[in-house]
Amino acid sequence: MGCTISEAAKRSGLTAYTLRYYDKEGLLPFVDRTSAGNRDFKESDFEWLNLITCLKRTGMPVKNIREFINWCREGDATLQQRLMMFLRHQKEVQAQMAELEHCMEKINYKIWYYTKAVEAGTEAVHNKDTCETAASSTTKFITANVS
Amino acid sequence: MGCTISEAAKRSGLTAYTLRYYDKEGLLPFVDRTSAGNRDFKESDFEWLNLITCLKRTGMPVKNIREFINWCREGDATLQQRLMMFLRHQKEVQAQMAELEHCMEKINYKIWYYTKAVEAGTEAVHNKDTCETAASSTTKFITANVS
DNA sequence: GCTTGACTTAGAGTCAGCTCTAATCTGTAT
DNA sequence: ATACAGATTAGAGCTGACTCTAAGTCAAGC
Repeated sequence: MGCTISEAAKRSGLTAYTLRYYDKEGLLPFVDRTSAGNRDFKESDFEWLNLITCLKRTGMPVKNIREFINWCREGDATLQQRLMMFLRHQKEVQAQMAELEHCMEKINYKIWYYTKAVEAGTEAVHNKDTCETAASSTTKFITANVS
Repeated sequence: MGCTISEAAKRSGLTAYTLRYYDKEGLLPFVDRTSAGNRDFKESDFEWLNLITCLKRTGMPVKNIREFINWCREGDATLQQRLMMFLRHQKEVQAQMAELEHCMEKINYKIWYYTKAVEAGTEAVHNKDTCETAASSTTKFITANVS
């Protein structure tokens, strides 16, 4: 009816090793078994995997995801905890996004900086004086980003 | 003149252990030493640290950062490589940002979902039928995000 | 002169998250 | 019947990035 672990791996983009590891860690308690004892991934399992992958990629550790999965199985008594978990995680992801944007600015500056330097054939093009170091070009870069 | 490793740790937000580790890994070849052999962080070192931290936080592995630092010390012959490195990294960070935004949508949906469920006192508020599972609520969630 | 505190190094330990190995089992094709 | 492909498990191994320990050095204050 469902599919095997290697098919599930292909479809989810994870490896079969990783799926077994997640299962061992208690992240996939909903995955059924065939009479032979093989895992049998059904459609809804991929939706769980989707959510797990989303939480993982935003930096949630396996043990926190397990906690959430367990809450889901405990029913309505844990609704509040689950909501709070997502609110906490939302803040963390917002912070990550702000951090990425901040770093992106520096990267963009560096691209400008090195584009100019490559054009000129020398990093010295960025110096007021004739002889500054790479360190002081970084100074200017950071100063530029502050303003 | 400059400052000690523990002062540098405080100022950079890293630990002294981490600074020594970075140095051992070749990320801080520009940091001077006092006559006693102690590291002596000067102003420009913090700008390097700033850049290293930015690259680290956007997922660049230590060995790639070391490669970049080495290129910087080799002078103008490596300008092209440095530019290409930043262009590659820019793409990676853009992908990360897109990924974060995608995951954020799911998290936002979940917050809506659990807010409603907490209000109602039961997850069943999200079911058309009287008795669906948590898995099928995830189905609806993903479907909602596709549209 | 000696203690104290902060520094140094080499190298061991920790942790998360896989990744792989070895031994075994099972269903299908010849 | 037998081989084979692909599944299973327990548990070992790996990688990256720290994190800590142990043993030793050095400068300043009593």
